[in-house]
Formats: sequence, structure tokens, C-alpha cells
Amino acid sequence: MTVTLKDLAKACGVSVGTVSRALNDKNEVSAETSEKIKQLAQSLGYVPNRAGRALSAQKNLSCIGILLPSINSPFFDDMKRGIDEAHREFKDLGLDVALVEEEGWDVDAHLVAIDKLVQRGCKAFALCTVADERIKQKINELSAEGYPVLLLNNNIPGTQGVCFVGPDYFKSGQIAAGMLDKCTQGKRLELLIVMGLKVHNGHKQRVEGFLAELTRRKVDFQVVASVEGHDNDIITQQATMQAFYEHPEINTVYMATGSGVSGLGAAIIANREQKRFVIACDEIYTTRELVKGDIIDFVICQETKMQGYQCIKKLHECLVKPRGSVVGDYICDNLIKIRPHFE
Amino acid sequence: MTVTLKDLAKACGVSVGTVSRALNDKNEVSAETSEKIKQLAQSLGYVPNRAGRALSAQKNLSCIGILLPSINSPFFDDMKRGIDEAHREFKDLGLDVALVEEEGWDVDAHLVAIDKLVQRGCKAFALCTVADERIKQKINELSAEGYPVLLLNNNIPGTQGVCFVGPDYFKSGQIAAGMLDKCTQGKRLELLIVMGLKVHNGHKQRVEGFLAELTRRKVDFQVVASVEGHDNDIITQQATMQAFYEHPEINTVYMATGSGVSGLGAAIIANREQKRFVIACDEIYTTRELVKGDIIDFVICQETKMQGYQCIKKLHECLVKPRGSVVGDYICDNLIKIRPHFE
DNA sequence: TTGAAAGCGCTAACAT
DNA sequence: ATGTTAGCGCTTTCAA
Repeated sequence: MTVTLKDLAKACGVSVGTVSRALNDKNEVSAETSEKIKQLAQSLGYVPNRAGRALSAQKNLSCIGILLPSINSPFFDDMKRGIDEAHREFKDLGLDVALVEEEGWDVDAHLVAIDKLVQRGCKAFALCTVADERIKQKINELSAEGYPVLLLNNNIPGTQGVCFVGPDYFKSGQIAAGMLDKCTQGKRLELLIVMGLKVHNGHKQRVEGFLAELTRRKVDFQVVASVEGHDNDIITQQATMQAFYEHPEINTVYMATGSGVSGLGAAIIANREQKRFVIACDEIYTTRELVKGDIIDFVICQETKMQGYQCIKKLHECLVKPRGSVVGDYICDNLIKIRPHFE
Repeated sequence: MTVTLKDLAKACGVSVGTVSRALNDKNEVSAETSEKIKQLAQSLGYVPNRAGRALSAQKNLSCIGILLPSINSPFFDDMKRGIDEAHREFKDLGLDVALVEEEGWDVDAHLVAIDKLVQRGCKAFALCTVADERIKQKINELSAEGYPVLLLNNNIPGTQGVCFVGPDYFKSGQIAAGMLDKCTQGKRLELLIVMGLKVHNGHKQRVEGFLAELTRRKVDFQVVASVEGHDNDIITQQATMQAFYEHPEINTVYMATGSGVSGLGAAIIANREQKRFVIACDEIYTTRELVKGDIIDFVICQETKMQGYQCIKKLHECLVKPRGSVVGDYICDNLIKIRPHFE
């Protein structure tokens, strides 16, 4: 049979209350007994029972706070679906979820949003935000106070005691390059690269991975133009059309961001007489339609829904597990999708 | 606050015991009260609390029985990892798992294995087996007795009251064809198709999807040869080499099964002077190595680990939910993987 | 600093 | 057919 608190209590000659307190680092227990109990728990292979804990926690259930820059951004739809699903699943395990949505990546707005979550009494945080100094500081503060903080989708180097749930952007770029190499064997590539937001590390890393892999594979290529779409449809369309106009030799397009893809689509369609190979990133409704219409050749997707699901699962783990135990990153897969995927 | 049994009891003017019995269809409660209680539960949006139920069930926890033809088949390694993970996660929710492994797809052996699981007292079943009449009958028997039966990886049409966890094989073939079309634009394809086992529906469906999609896309192709590898490395190698010998014009290979891929690899390497485009299925160690070595161009994978995880999650749902509620299929994704995925 | 005990939601055994 | 109650593993008050 599995080891319970009661077993430990009996074995140690103390009460269950004391064992519980020792294992949860409540500071009302003597260092000596605490040590003895922990050692015993270790050697007997004690694993806390989630059901018991959940039931007990039911009275004052703990809340996870999530920040998403998801307003007017269909990219986050699937992620929210994943969050909802996990929310439903973990509710009866004593967990609640508070979601705050922002429009875009404004640092001040994000700081306010985080404070809002704190004020709501959240006990753990999943943040999809940017690598800004003040944000970093806020994260480290929360972390120092003992709150688990998880970075969602966009990693922020230089932050403490957190884990990351999101894709490997560099590899995403490498995979795009690998596909291109397979599909255009030998042909010289005249490239247009469409970048997204400057504040988003991932978009940059994708381009780096993309170029690194093209180079490593000795693909014959040249970056003819590189434009910034600012994750905006109109800007993306204009910038792309101008690039096509100035550099009609462009025969390949790599778009390193998911947002603004409608603009890309419009630009390609307007220049349809010239056949170009087009790679996009991330799966939203528009992208699917463009792939189905053979405007985009393939998409490198991230498992967005899974990210939403996992960030809750991970934080639940943090809250349930004994304090200080490591919770690893969840690096999701880069999925290549082509037309049959969407039909 | 969430609705509990106690709330329902109070609202109905009966005891919690009666409510519990009514909701779980124990036949010791009058049809009348039962109906009333169920209606109220519905309208109040009662959702049973997993933690409470799990804790209560802890005394006599229910066991899930799994049958896998996994002996000497690395394809199932990841699936077993997924099963282990889910097993660990659901243990403290009152669930146990019994795994019976077989070598290959022998009907008699599988029937014996299923009986073994029944004798062990399993309350739900996940079966990776074949579409044989006796097997179907056995499944329908179990189902009729009220046991949830889930078909894992290989669906069996004509079975009752079950759900399926596995890939869309037809689409897998379509995707292979789509990729081929993208990568070999315009070139005429002289095809070798390597089939797997006759008893496995999936392999057949892959080939069907593959040919259907090539045709739909008006790809210029011809199936020069089609061999059976019987999921065996030696046979696959010999058959492939002979096909290469008899039809040196073969410039494309589609292997619709995961097992026997070492044999395919050996055959390709032995004929390396002729460049051929090679598509394989399913991800095992050997496949990864062959992709890294540029012997295989890309692989269409199924989410094997996820299948292992989900079959337990689904069956847990079946056991926990009120009897008769529908549990949908889990159709996993077809993942295209190329070299950067494995590096 | 520790022990004792209540209670979280649910099921099953026992009592009526 | 229905009510009552013990107990699953855990946390957290309340006493000591």
C-alpha cells in the first residue's frame, strides 16, 4: 500500500498534524522533528495524495493568475481554449483560474495587470509578457515572495525561479529552412523575410534559426528584403507589396510571426501572377484558409492549446508539490502543417 | 459556490446517500425519487467532485487493463511512457493500471490476454488489437456487461459502445502525398510502396489516403512496385532490394508502416548511388537516425506518447462520469518531422 | 512546539 | 427504499 501521513506519524511517534506541518514547511515545528520526519518520508517514499490535499484545500482554494496580451489577437484563441479545459479539469482539485487580458505588449499596462492579479489573491502566475527591466523586476519580486511564476509563450532570460512553457523558436526557424531546402532543391532563393514585433524574442529567434539552418545546409540564398509588419495586417500588407514592387525577383517568403498574416495573404494574392514559395508561422483561422487556397505553402505551428493547458497543469504542480521542488520547462513541438491537415 | 451532494440532498429533502445512489444508478432507489434527483442535479449544474470520489474510492480502487502487442516492437516505447506518466498522475485519483504485453497480433494470444485482464478484476479496458470476428465478439461482450472498452491505435469498425484513441491513418497518407507534391514539383514519380501488416487497418488506410491525394492533386505518378514488409526488418530489406533491382527507375519510396524501417534503411544505403525521395511513418530511434543521416527525407509521425496518456485519461473519465455519458474519440495529430526536429 | 479533532465531497456498509 | 455514519488523506483550527 501507499504511504500516508498517518503511516509517517505512527512511524515517527508524532501526530499527523505535526507531519503535515513539517512536510509543508510551516515554521511551527522544531528543526529536529522536522528533519526526522522529512528523512523518514524520503526513505519510505511518501508521495502526497492529491485527492486528499485537494479536498482539504477546497475550503480556501488557491487561484492561478494568467496574463495574456490576447485582446484582438486570434493567435490566443486556442491558448484560451486550453486554459478553459485545464480550468475545468483542475477545478475539483482545488484550483481556480483568473485571466486578465490586455491588448498588445505595453509594459505599463502589463505591470498594472499583474498587480491586479496579485490583488485578487492569486497564489501563482502565468505571464505572457515582454523582456522589459521593470517586468523582470516584478517577476523576481513575486518569485522572491515565494509565488511560482511561469513564463508563457515568450521566455524572459534573467528571471528567477520560474519555468517556461512555450516553443523552441530557434528550431522553428530551422525547420522552416529545412523544409525550404527539401522543397526547392538546388534552386536559388531570393528571400523576403517578414518580421513581427521587436519586443518579442521569439520572432527574432525564428529568423536566426532560419538563416543559420539555410547556411548550414549550404542553400544558395540571398535575403533580398526584410520588413517589419508590427503584427498588423495593414502594415504587413503595405510593406510586403512594396518589397514585391522593389524586388520582383523575390521567389520565397518567410514570415516569422503569426499576426498580420491576412496582410501577407492579401499581398501575395495581389501579386499572384508571380509564383512564390511562402512559409508562415502559427495557426489561426486566416492561415488555415490561406493554406487551403494554396497561397501559403506550409505553416510551422506551435501547440498553442497545449501551452494553455500545460501552464495550468504546471502551476498546479508547483502549488501541490513540496515547496522548492523543481518543475521543468514544457517545450512544445514545432508542427509542420500543409493543406491536408486542414481539410 | 459549486453544488455538492449535500446541497442536492437538502434541496430534494432526502439524504446524501440517496442522492449518491440515484446519481450512480444503484438500483435500490425508487424510480420516482431518482428521476427527481437527476433532474435537480441537471438544473443546478451539479458536477461530481473528483477528489471526493477518488478519496472515497481509495479503499477499493478500480483498475484499467491495457493490451499492447509491444514485445520486441520499439514503436510502442513512447506509448508505454505515456501510459506510465498517466498511471503516476491518476494513481492518487483512485486509479490503477494493469498492462499485458504480447508479441505480435495473434488472435488467440490476444483473446487469452484480454481474459487475463478480466480475471485481474479490471473495470475498463484499452485494447490495441486486430479486427477479427472473435475479438469483436469479445469486445461487444465486455461492453454489454457495462465495462468501458477503448480501442487504442487501431480502430475496429463494428464494435459497440467504445471510443477510439489513435491517428487518422487516411489523412496520414494524404499528408505524405501532399509533402511529396510540394517537394518534387512537377517531376514524374516512379513509386515503390512498402506495406506493413495485412491485419492492421491503418497501414492500408495510409496507402489509400496517399494514392487518393496524389490523384486529387494530379501528380504525375506510377506505382512501379508494392511490397509487403510484414513489419519485419529482414523481409522489408530483401523485398525492397529486389524491387530496386527489378525497377531501377524507382525514384520515390513511401513506407506505410513504422516497423521494419531498419530494413528499408539498409536497402536504401546499399543503393545509395541512386538518389531517391523517401517518406516513412512513425517515430522510433532508427527512423530518427535515418532522417539525421539524410537516408529518409521526412517522417509522418503519430503522437504515440499522447495516445498512451489519453487512453488512461479517457477511461478514467468513463469510470468517474455518470454511466452512459458519451466520451468522444481522441484523434491525434499527424506530425511531419524532418531533420531539424531530431537535432 | 505539539496533539486532537473537524471537515472537505463522496461512497458503501449498516440500520431502519 | 431511504437515512445515518464511518472513513478515504489531508490541512487547519483550537487546545494544551
